[in-house]
Amino acid sequence: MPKSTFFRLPEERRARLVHEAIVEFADRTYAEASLSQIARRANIPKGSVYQYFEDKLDLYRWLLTEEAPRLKREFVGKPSQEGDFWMRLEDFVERGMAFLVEHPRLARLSAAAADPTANPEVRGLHKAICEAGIQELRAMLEAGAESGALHAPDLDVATRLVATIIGPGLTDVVLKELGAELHEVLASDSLRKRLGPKRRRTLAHQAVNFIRKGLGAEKPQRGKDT
Amino acid sequence: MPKSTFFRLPEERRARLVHEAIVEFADRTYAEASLSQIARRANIPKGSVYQYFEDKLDLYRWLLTEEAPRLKREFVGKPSQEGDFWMRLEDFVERGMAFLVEHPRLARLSAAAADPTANPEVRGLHKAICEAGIQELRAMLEAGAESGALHAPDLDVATRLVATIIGPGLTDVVLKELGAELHEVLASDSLRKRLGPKRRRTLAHQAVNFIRKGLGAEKPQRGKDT
DNA sequence: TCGGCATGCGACCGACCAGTCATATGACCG
DNA sequence: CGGTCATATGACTGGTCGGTCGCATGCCGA
Repeated sequence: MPKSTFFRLPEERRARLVHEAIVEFADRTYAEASLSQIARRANIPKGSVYQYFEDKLDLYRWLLTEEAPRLKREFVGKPSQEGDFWMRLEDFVERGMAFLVEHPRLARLSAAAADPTANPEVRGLHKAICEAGIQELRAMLEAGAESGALHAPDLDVATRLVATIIGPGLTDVVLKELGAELHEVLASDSLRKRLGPKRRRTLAHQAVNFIRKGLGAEKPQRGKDT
Repeated sequence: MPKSTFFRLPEERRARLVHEAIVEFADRTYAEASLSQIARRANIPKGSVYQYFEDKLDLYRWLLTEEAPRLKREFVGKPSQEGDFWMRLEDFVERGMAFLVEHPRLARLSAAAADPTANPEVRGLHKAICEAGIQELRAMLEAGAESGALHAPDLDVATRLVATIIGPGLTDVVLKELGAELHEVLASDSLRKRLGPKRRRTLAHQAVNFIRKGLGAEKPQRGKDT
C-alpha cells in the first residue's frame, strides 16, 4: 500500500506520477519498467517517490489492484441485467472491447496479469488477479448454466477456454482489425475513430455466438457468424 | 546467426551452453534473462560466448527460430493424414499437449513468442513467429473448410480464436489439471506421470469438440463434452 | 623449431537500476 | 522567535548487465 504521504499529495503532482506510472507499466514488462524513468518523466525526484511508495512493487501493486480496476469500473459501469444470458454476455464482451479501444493503456495494464515473469512476488500478484477474473467469469457461466442457457459438464475447463477467447483472443482480433501493433496502440490515448460501436458489436456477437454454439446451446442466433 | 566457431565446438561444450540457454530463456522473459547467468551456469566464460554468438539477441533468435522448432518437430513428428479433419485436428492438439507435458521448457520457450516486451527487435522476432503459427493453423482450417468439415465465413477471426484456444487456453487448462504453477512445471524435465495419454486425449477431444460446435459443424461428436 | 591463426579467457567498461540517507525546506505551534 | 515535524531532494551505494579487449594457449603447417 502507498504511504499516507501519497494521499496527502497535491492533486496535480499525484496525477502526474500516476499517469507516468501507467504509461511506463503499460508498455513495458514489470522487469523492464523503471522507477527512475517514471520519476524522471513525472518530474519528481526519485527520492520523493520513495516517500509515497515502499518500493517499485508497492507502486505496481497499487496500480494493478486499486487504481486500474477503479478506472475500469468507472468506464464499463454495472453489468447489464437486461436481456437473456447471451445478450448480457455480449454486452459484457462489447464493453470490454470498448475499454480496450478507448483506454488502451489501462486495458493493457489490466491484462498485464497474464505476463510471465521470473519474480515470485509479481507472479503471486498476477496469479491472484487472474484467478479473481476467472472466478467472476465462472460465476457468470454458472448462472447461465442454471438458467439453462448453456450446457457445460466441465465448467472449469469451459470457463478457462471462454476466458482466453474473450481475453487474449479478442484482443488479438481487435489488433488485427485495427491493423496496428500493440505498441502503436499504447502510444495513443484512444482509438475511438478506428473501431466504432457498430463494428464492436459485430465482433462481440461473432465471438459470443462462437462460444454459444461451442457450449452446446440449442439454437445459435442466426446472422453473421464466425 | 551463430558464428562459425559455434558449430565447430566440441559436442559436450555446445550441449552445455544450449541446455543452460534453454533453461534461462524458458523461465525468464527475454529482458530478465541474463547472458552472464547462462555463461556462469554452463561454466563457460562470458567472453567465449561472444565468440559463438553476436550478442544476446543472436543466441535468443537462434534458439527460438532454429533449435526449439527443430526439437519440437523431432518430438511431434509429421502431422497425421489419417481420419477426417476433426480427428487430425484432435491429433494435432494432443501432440501439442504431449510436447508441453514431456518437454515443458521447450514448450514454454516456443510459447515465449507471445510474451510482451518493450524491445522492438525482440518484438519483431516474436511477431514473425506468431504470424507463422497463425498461417499454419489458417491453412489447416482452410483445408477443413474446403472439405466441408467446418463452416466459417470469417476465417481470419476464426483462426485467431482457435489459435488462442489451443495455445494459451489449453496450456492454462493443463496447468490447472496438473495443479501446478508454470514455474514448478519448468523446474522438471517431464511430467509424464501426471498427465497421461488417456487424459490428454480426453482434454483434446473436449477442446476440439468445443471448436467443432463453435465453427458450426453439423453434428458434434457424442461423448464427454466441455 | 618457429610463426601465425583460431580460440579461450576473464578483467574491465559504461550504463542503468532499486533503494538509501543526510541535508534542506518550510509550515505550524508555543 | 525557536523548535519540531512532515516532506523534498539528489548525490550516493552496491549491484547487475551487455559487451569489449588484450593477452594466453595451443594446434598446424613450413
